[in-house]
Amino acid sequence: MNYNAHVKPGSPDSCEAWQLMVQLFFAQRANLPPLAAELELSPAQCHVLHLIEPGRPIPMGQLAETLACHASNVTGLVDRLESRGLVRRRPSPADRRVKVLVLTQTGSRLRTLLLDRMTTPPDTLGRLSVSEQRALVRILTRLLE
Amino acid sequence: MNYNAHVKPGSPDSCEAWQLMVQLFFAQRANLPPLAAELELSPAQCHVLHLIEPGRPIPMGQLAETLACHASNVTGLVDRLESRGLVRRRPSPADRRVKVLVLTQTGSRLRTLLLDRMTTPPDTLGRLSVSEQRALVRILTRLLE
DNA sequence: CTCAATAGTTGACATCATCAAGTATCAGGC
DNA sequence: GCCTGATACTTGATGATGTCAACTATTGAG
Repeated sequence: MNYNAHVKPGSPDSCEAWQLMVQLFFAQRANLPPLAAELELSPAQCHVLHLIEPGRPIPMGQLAETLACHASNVTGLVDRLESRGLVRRRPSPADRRVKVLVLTQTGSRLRTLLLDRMTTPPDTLGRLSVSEQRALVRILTRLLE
Repeated sequence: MNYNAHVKPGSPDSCEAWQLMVQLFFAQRANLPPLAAELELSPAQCHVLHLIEPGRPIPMGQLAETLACHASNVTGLVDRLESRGLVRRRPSPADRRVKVLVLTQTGSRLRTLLLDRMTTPPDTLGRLSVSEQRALVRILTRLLE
């Protein structure tokens, strides 16, 4: 038994901040299914669509790594997206084992729609002052580095 | 066709902030499966465990609402958690149709372990100054209101 | 050229999630 | 009391998500 299991790294403030982040994360997690359903997508498909940027082909393996899931799972996800005409597999010129994914026109439009809806800020964000909003932008930018 | 579909409510700053939040959200979403696997849980089970606070029984229906999923899905999720001895169904004294969920000792310990790991702040958070961390706490608190 | 490693697919299987239908209970009106 | 409609949960059917092991094709090192 590890009696130090409850001792966390990081300052008390950073722990408190991250606890709130986890709260927010779970709240957002519950938000995704209904939002996805409006576009006839699943949460996982939204995640994939979010990761394929238009004009920036991505190898399937890299997608699996970013999603932190098994490669064979990506095969199925892409199968369904491709059968809906949102995505296309293309051979990689550099390595014939690799297939890269590109968005179709339809896929690109749907992705824009999805990101548009997801990134519409909740009311609570609008109640912050402008300086607070800017502080948040600055802080989040550094968190994502 | 709604030609204003791309016009977002909220100030430019709040939109930018929320775009970053969505980035963070997807990154965290990819983080959950490996973390859950360490505890032999699925992401969905983590979400459920997070929502059942020790000593605070919650009706199954309320769980379905918070998860934004169908009631029958909760039945299956709870079946598996109960068969692992993490959760128990108990009849509600107020309404015999309702079953409330309580954590077992094991479930409570596992939940603590889970939240402990999830709320361990990433390195990037520790690189912020203390005043920035406090500002983040203040802002996130208001976002969750 | 051989051989281990890598990228992706396939099939088997558990979980997640929805829906429609069913049972039990509740709450209101008669 | 007794209907009747609504609510809480379960069941069974079905599709999506996810893992694993085994497979093919390709790469790259020796």
